[in-house]
Amino acid sequence: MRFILKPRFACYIRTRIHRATDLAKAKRILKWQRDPAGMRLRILQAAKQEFSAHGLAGARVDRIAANAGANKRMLYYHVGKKDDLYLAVLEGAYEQIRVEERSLDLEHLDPPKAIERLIDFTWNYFIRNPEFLALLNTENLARARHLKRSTKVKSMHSPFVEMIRTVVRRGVESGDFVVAVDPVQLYISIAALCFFYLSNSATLSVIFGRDLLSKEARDERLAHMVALVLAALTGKSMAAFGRNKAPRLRAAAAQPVEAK
Amino acid sequence: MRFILKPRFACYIRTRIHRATDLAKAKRILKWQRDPAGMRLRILQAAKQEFSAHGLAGARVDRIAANAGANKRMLYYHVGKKDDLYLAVLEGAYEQIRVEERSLDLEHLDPPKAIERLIDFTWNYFIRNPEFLALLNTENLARARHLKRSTKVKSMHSPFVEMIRTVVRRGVESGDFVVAVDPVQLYISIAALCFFYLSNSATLSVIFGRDLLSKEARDERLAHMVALVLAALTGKSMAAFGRNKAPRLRAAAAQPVEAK
DNA sequence: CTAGAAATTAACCCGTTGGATAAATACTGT
DNA sequence: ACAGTATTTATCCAACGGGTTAATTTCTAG
Repeated sequence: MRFILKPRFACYIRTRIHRATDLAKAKRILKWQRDPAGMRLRILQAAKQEFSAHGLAGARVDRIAANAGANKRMLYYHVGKKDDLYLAVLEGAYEQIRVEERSLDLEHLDPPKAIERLIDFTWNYFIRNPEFLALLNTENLARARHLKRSTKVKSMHSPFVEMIRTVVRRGVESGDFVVAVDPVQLYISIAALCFFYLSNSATLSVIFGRDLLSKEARDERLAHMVALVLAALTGKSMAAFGRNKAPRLRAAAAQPVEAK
Repeated sequence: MRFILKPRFACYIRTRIHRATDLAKAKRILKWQRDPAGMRLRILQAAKQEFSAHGLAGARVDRIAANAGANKRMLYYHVGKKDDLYLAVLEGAYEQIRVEERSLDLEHLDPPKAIERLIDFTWNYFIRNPEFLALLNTENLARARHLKRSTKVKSMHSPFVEMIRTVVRRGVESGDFVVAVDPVQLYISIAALCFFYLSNSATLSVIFGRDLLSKEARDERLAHMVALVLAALTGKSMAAFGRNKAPRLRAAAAQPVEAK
């Protein structure tokens, strides 16, 4: 007997009968192990990829199965129909970001530093999790039809609004901030500045004729966002928060050479 | 002879033969008018609706035909296959916004007023054209695959970057603005603040448990955005640009009653 | 050891959907 | 009038894709 590992998933073991006498029947006997938990995980991972890459309607159940190294039937067995699968992925995505959000403590940073930290986290979380952005866009295209049915997500409140509220209060008290801005608006604004740039980087890159995801472009963007928000909150000049002058490549960028 | 108007489109006229002798053959003779230009328009309009409502993969060619009051064959005759139709819609959408953008002259407004005007335009354009937001999201989900092939869109530069550049320069010279911010970054930031809020209003409304598209919510948002950007540019306090304190409903909003 | 439950594979079903073909009808210039 | 072309209608179809049914294999409790 010889054991051959299936290329992608070590849990599947093919057993080949050596010198089989009855080729027609026992030409190749496949064996497999049970691993419901692992299977479910791989299915959800593959589904996340698929849905974020193609949207809900564009996603293909067969592709999810294939990428999960599973039989299509497994999706229905472990999770449910396509819509259920999608919702499970969405809920998982929200759960994940909520967990990471909670790990961020802004309480004992001085207010401007706390806001900077918040922007930095949001920015990098989005960069590290592009699927999250895609999923949100897909869900909004569906007018949050699925999210509305999810009591699970509705109960997972972001801790950021309250964090921001206390940070802003402290900032105003300490004199660092000049205005008691609405925490919900600020939260949305910070998310907006990060989200839009990354989520729309593909079309924006075409329009501007340059790569918005290069290291320099990303660094420049982060600096701009931090300066914008902190300047508004503190009443200081944007220039006070790092380099923010128009860099050298601006003039060229406005007239991309290739166009027409 | 009797003329009966087809319910949806007046250009189609049904002619019924009165007292027809041969019922089998001439039971109902349909007549129609030619209107290639109008037909093309209706097709593109219907396609815009369909693609923005369902995305590229979710869009149904048959539905587009039906909503255009056309035979499915007409889509292929006048525009092309599904992908061509989609690209035509996308190009049309960009063309439309570019036209309106050009009609906005910021040249002879004083700089802060010009920026406010810019934000106001962007905000209201997005509100008036939700399909545009949806189309952009769809195209970004496809990583701008179609846009890249469109020389047409690439050649349609937004006049806003240059407008902002001159406005910022004037603002710095006049002393209204305290920083020579990069016009591309500012353009993206303004778009971001407006776009994200509206594009993601469905999921955000669920998360926050209230309607972000109500008149009050929209007004509040616009005021916040203007204050944020102008405060950063002018170095004045956000409070100087209209009411921006946390309104009365904030506390309730953080704890939506229905959750759980 | 063994029976029954849990997990997985294999094969099939059938409505949908993008796209194509062919025929019919309206318009235009001469 | 009429011929030829532009526009529109009416059918058809093959591939796809979500979902299901049934059989097969592994695991576990007793």
